[in-house]
Amino acid sequence: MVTTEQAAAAPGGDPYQSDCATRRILDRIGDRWTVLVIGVLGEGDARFSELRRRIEGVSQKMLTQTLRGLERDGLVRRTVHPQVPVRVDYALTDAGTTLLEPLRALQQWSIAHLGDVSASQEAYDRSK
Amino acid sequence: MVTTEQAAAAPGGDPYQSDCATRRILDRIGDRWTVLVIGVLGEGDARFSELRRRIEGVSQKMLTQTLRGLERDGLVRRTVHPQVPVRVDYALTDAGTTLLEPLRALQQWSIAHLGDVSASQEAYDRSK
DNA sequence: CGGAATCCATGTGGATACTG
DNA sequence: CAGTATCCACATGGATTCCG
Repeated sequence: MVTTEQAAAAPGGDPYQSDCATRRILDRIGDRWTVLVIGVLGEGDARFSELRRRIEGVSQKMLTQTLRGLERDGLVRRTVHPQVPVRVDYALTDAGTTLLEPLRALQQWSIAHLGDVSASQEAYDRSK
Repeated sequence: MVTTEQAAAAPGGDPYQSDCATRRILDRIGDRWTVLVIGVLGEGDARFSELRRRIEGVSQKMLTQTLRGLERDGLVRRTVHPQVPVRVDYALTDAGTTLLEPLRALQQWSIAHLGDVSASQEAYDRSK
């Protein structure tokens, strides 16, 4: 396995080397929740509990973990309002916002092709 | 702005319900290898061993599993040439090809923002 | 060559309980 | 409200072996 240090050769070049840009980002957004969180925040800032309510099935632990990751990546900004009880707002940063577009493209593809994919799956399974 | 409105049951509509289109596709392409396989095949048909060589780090098991999934989804076509030894070619279907574009958009984003993301990560970790 | 099958280590993530 | 901290079940995926 290659260390994170020496991405020297091809900064974003060959997408098939284990430490390429694509792979690193994929590892970040490829999980179950990240894309969904970004999607919700793309509609506007939201509090922790709002996110949890809107993203069906996410556990508190995973939501926290996902948000921390996004914050670390500089894609989401976390703002604590020192009230009682505490209020925390999450918002996309500029960088996070730029991710919205390619993500929406993927979403559009999903909606457009889900039918075909499902049909293909059924056909495949029947032929087995 | 945040909608408190409860979105009506929309099959591909609300991306945050557990069985929406986005989520289903994400479950498919969200894994470690699917996107990379599609990427390679986007450059042209390839044999099993070619794919394995070009995608650094993929195991035989995972490559097979990934290809089976893509075939089942109708995104990849598998062609067996009855020679000795056997020769198997993989190619993107039309549907698979249409996925290439949104995927490339994501890849472009990755390349463009990896630097920022890495910097943000380091800053975040230092501040901890 | 292109797999299938098995075994097993590890990571992911859910449930639960507790806290500031 | 917005977390943190554990414990643990299960899925992911690597290594290995065998086969047409």
